[in-house]
Amino acid sequence: MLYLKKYFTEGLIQFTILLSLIGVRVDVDTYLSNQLPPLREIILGPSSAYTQTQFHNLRNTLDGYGIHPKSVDLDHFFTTRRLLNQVRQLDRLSVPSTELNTWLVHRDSETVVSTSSQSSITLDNGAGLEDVNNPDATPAMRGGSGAPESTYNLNTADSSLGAVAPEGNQEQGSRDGNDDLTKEDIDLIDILWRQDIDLGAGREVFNYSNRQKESEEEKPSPHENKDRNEEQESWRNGVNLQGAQPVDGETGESIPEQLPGIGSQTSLSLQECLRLLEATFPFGEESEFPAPVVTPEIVSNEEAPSTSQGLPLAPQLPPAEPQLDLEQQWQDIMAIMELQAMEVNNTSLQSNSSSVDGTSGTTESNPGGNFELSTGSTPVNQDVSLHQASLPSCSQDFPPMFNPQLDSISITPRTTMPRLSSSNSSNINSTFGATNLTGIFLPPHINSSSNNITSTPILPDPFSTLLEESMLDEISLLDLAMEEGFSQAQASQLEDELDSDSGLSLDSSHSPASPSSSETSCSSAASSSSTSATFSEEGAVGYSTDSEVATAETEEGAVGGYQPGYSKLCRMSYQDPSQFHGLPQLDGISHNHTYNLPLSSAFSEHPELPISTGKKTVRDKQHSKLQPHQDLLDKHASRDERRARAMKIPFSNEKIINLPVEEFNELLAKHHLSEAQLALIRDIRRRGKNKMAAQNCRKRKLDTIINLEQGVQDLRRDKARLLKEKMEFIRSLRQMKQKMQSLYQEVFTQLRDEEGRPYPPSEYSLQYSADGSVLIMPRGVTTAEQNRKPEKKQKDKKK
DNA sequence: AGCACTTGTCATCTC
DNA sequence: TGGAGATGACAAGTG
Repeated sequence: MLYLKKYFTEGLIQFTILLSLIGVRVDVDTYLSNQLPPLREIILGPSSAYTQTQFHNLRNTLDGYGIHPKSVDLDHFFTTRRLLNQVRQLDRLSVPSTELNTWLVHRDSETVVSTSSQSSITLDNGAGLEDVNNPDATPAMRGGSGAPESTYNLNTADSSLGAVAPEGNQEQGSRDGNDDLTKEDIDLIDILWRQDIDLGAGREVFNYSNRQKESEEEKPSPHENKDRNEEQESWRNGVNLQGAQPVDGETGESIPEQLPGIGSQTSLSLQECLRLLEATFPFGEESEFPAPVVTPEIVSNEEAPSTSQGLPLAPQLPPAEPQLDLEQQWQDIMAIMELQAMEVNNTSLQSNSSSVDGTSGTTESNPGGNFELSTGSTPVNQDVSLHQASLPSCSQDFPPMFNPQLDSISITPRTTMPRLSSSNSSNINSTFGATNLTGIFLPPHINSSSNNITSTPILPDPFSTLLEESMLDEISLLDLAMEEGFSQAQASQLEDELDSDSGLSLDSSHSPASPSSSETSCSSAASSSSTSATFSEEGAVGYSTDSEVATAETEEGAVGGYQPGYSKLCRMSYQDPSQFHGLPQLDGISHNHTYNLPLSSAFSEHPELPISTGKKTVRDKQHSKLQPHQDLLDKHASRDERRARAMKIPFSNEKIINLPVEEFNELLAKHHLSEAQLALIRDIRRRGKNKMAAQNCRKRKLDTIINLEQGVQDLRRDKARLLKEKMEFIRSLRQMKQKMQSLYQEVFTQLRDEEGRPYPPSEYSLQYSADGSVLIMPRGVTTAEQNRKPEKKQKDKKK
């Protein structure tokens, strides 16, 4: 089922992409949203899948037993589940995976184009990707707000910026919407915005004048490309990490910039944001398909209106490079599908590594084509945006969004950078490095705390805090386990299990004896037939005549005798089920009064076994104690047997001991016995009964101990299982947080103001409201303000 | 010979 | 009250 689901989902997405490439608009979203519940379920999973219960069930299944913890299929199972979860995660963010995928397609096409026409750009992008790992870049990323400023400065001052993808956005935007504006107009708008800001409204318009200037200057030329590359380099170095805030010409204050379309307080879903971005982006001929639908044509768009909010991808597309070769794309898709198929068997890590993020893994696996998301190596692919990376992934691909690093606790800051650089090769990278997801997960105030972040890989404090908590929880759990009786080995085993997902339950060492096994087997062997009835008969037979002493002894021995040599394994096994009904004390323990009853068959088989035929008085007993040598002579005869033999007791000790009182009395009445004989018989009976009682008692004790041990082990096992489940939950939560962060950054990266500039993460953050809408807000803006202005901003956006 | 363990036995208690 | 069972304690047997 999982396979089916996976392939269906991936296939659907890919099919959508194909259709879009052909020029057919396919809006999967609508299908997902309502019309086709089954389809939605297939892709997003049943509603119940959103609940933790699913996970529990899964765990139960794993633990239990649907899939063996060490099953080879386990990895695949988890991988599949992870991918599905990722898809669902997208849904939760209101960012349809399909849209993201579509963007990917654009990227690819762009990549292809870039290869041919604008090699310089691709190189830059590639460099950007490489920078991800560049230690030098890190400091820059972590740089304070200063970085953003530099970024903006570059944008404004350097006309070449237009060549860069983001620049392209600006360029397009300016042409579309701002071409008409004079500098005065823009200044006027700025002033108005400032006023708006003073009133508490977020500012959405920024330095139009500068932007316009840039847009005019921007023209994709090799030379410009060069400049862009240089700029990008500077970004990577952290110069551009944060967009500089526009400075108020009058006061000199920095003015918060906002996306024109997406006001700082605009309320809109991420999906809407993406749509707006795309919609506002006139893609020339392709503009016919403004929606998030797959729009391969975007590639052909050379110029985007200045108003565009930054479809990051579109701007990057080289104008001259119109459309990708459909055949080529088809091949790419096929290659991706192959990869997906392969990925089924891959570990999650592998799948993640295949992501576009700039890791080389995908490239290698996807020789197929330009489609490859990642690739820092090939110039063509270097420009791939996160979206692109994710596209293939719906199947395999979320991984791009959820980098390989997702699994690692530390994650991300780095991840962020690579994505940013790779995605837009533009300001985006620098701008969003340090976006924090906290807005989504955490209250606004938390977000405000992380304003300083630039493009650095550093996780938002709250987020990292949560992660740390998770780690601490795990550690504490292990400690707890150690404290509460887990041996070091067990703890390590637990840890290993957690790491490996093997789901092996801790099987504590087995209790010394498994009562059920040995006992039951023995007890079953010991049938009730061995009880008094049987041997009373034998006894009767054996002692039919007093004269046959020898025979009688043998018989008696066989009948009644306790057999010292009797296997200890089963010595406690003579349980007559009928005899133990219910001892209240312990369910598992029943009284077995036949504890020492020999099997009649056993006796017959071992006639040589000791018999107590001798008749002895109590005095004899005393005497026998004084003379152990005599006992040694009759090794196998018990003292009472010897005494009975010595006293010429006419019946077996077994009879004496095991006959019911009434029968015993009748037996005594039948025979004319001396007082000594009667006394001995009574002593024999007493001791025999006491002996069996003692044996039963000891058995019960042993059983009790065993049961207690078993209970302890069961409890420990349960505890270990629960701990393991908890750790799984923690891990899952951590992964979800990481994914969320990735999505947040991705979305934030996509956002552009009217001039196509990215929002500096240090100044803006996305707030996730209860109604599902996403607001981009200047940091520090109160929640109340958020609620006030979203609609307005949204309107602006949707223009 | 000493030790650990098992088994038998006694005394005592409870039912 | 006595029988039977349960159990602690002790001793003997055994390896």
